[in-house]
Amino acid sequence: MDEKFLKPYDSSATESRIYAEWEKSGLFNPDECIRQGVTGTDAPAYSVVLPPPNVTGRLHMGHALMLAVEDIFIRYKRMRGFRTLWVPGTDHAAIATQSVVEKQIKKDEGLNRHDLGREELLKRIETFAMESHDTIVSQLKTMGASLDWSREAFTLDETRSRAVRTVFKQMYDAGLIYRGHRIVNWDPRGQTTISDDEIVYEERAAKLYTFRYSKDFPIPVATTRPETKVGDVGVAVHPDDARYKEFVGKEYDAVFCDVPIHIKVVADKEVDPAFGTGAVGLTPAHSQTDWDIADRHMLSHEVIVINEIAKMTVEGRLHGKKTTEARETVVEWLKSEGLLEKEEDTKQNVATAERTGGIIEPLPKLQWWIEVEKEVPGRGKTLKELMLEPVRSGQIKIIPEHFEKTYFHWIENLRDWCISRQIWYGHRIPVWYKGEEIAVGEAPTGAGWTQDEDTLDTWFSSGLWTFSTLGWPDETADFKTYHPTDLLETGYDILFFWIARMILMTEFALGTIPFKTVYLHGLVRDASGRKMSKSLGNNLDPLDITAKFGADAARMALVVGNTPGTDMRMSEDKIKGYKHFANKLWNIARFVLDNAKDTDPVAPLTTGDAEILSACDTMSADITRDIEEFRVYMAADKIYHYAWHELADKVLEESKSILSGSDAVAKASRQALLITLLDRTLRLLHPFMPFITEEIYQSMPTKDSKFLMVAKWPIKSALE
RNA sequence: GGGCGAUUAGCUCAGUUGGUAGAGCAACCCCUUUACACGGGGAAGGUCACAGGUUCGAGUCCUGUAUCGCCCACCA
Repeated sequence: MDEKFLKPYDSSATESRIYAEWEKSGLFNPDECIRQGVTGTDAPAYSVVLPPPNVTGRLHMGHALMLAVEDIFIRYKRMRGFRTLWVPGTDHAAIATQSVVEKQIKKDEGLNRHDLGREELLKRIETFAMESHDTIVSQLKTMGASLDWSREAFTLDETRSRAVRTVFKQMYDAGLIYRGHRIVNWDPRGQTTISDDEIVYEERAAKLYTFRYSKDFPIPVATTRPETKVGDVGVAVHPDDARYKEFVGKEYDAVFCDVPIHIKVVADKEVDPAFGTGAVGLTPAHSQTDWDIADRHMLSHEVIVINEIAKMTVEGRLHGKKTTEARETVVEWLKSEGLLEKEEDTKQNVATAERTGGIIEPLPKLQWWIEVEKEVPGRGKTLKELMLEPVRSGQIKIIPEHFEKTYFHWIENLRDWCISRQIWYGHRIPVWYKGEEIAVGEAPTGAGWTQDEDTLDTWFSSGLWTFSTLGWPDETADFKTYHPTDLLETGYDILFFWIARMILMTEFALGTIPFKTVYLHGLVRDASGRKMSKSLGNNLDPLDITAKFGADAARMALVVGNTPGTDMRMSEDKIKGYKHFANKLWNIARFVLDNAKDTDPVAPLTTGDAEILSACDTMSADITRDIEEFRVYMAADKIYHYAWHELADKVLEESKSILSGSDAVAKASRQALLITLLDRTLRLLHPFMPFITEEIYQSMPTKDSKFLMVAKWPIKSALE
């Protein structure tokens, strides 16, 4: 018997060695599996693309969970004989990455992006991204992820850039991408627009001021942002509001805090007569709602009073002031003029930028948009409908199912998607201008063309991920074999950001679905249920965890009992429990190999032993069904339970007397049974705990392939 | 304001199409029995949030209530 079994299981010595051996074998690559004869040439394909981690730093426990779940399905399908491909990659994550690097430069050198210039900043970001990439790749390997590294992709590399330009041009030509002057979410801190989904609302205490524009203005108005009132062009009241009926349609001039304004009173049913005074001051340039109301009543959008650095642009005492200071100035002025009627405490949801924390300043700007409610040429449907349909029809299945409702709800409320960003890191908008001329897609030849300064929202390129990773727009063999992909596994928090956009982009560009099943995992929280975050310092680093307990233990702890779509709590204690299990398995192997290694593994079984084997068959079928039906959280628990409480506690224990007894037939039977059960257990457990099972398998007399990784799944039925 | 989810043993959670409640951890008792103390054996612990209903039978299905959590919208 191997000497290695004489010591307790040492994960740290084993795992890195095993991964290197797997990698060296080339068997993560399905082409190599076919070449080496472990997969049939006509085997059906099974493909998953890795949700590309952002190159902003390192992986967290959520990533570890994602890797565990995906690797389970991949390893299972590989053992079932599928032509199995799992494509790795990373995401340039435009805003997120640029803002991390900008912060660092600001801190270290006191410089901002304009001090460095576009070229230098990009160079710095690329260096950072490269380092971050290398860290991430080593973390992916540490977790045991059986990714085909020969196909690694990056959302900003040349192949993916070509896919981006191609889709952009197709959408532009189809009339679905347009350039429009509209209210955008401007982030003054990040100096860019962001999409609606990148906003987080924070509740803050605020004051609600009730005032009049001038002494002879007939209607009092309530606002939380008095400084914007110098940009007002109207006052809206509800059409049925008897108090103000007589003023509707009238126009007034005033000088408000040194700024001449012109106000028209309009009636609009959006206005809630019960809130404040029942009258809303309209600032179309600095509020989405006001812009929409102004639209309906032909009021000007042109009065802009705040600029991109959140300072006042008007003349007079407010000139050049920050909005927060301007607010105080206006309130003082209102008081001194006797125009302030009331000041109340209230609560306000302040829109902030997810990445930078900057307070969003709605501004009208010229931006690129994807129109979601316009018919897609040749399809007879809008992009919205194309996003809804495959989920409605069941072509795409979302697990857990209740997220389908959330998905529908989100899409029904979807507005046009702003895809341009005023940052430098990312895919430059593939549009060139020369006077009145415009070129889209590829750079035009000839002099005098200048490219659009903006870059694309990072989700534009991630939206293409399932097919851009397979070499599209070229008609590659990979694309033909592996698309649509089978499974997309990710956190429910990016259902809208990413899943929805992949469906949109794939339906548009290919007229098909990107994946058949969406498996959504929940958040990994700390032991007391808090979100893990840097600022709380309660992060569990997957590298620390694997070093301490082993990747196998970490994977089990993340998977067992963790139902899809539900947040889980993670503690070192739970992981420790599965480290103990790894050691238990190790000792089971020691006992079995010690007592049965050189015996006949196919010796005839006694009736009792045959029954034990048959119970194992039943369990195998049960676990297989669980995996097929995406209940990996149960499958993992069942194989754990089987190994410990059936195989070890019952079969092994009762074997002791049989093995030391005098009945040679019973002994031979029992030895064969032990070897067989251990062999079955290793195979069933391999997708969950790949390292230790592989290590034990290498010492098994039943070993029938170079690696357990490509050994056969232990059930009788053929490929479905 | 709209939507979704949760409520099961001290804690964390499972419970697949309805068939007399399960695991891990913690706590209690015993055991250093040569696979394993990263272990073994044993005992204890729950009117499955509450109220109705359907059913021969409900943790599971339906209706309502309460509490907690999340998502979306964003009222000036």
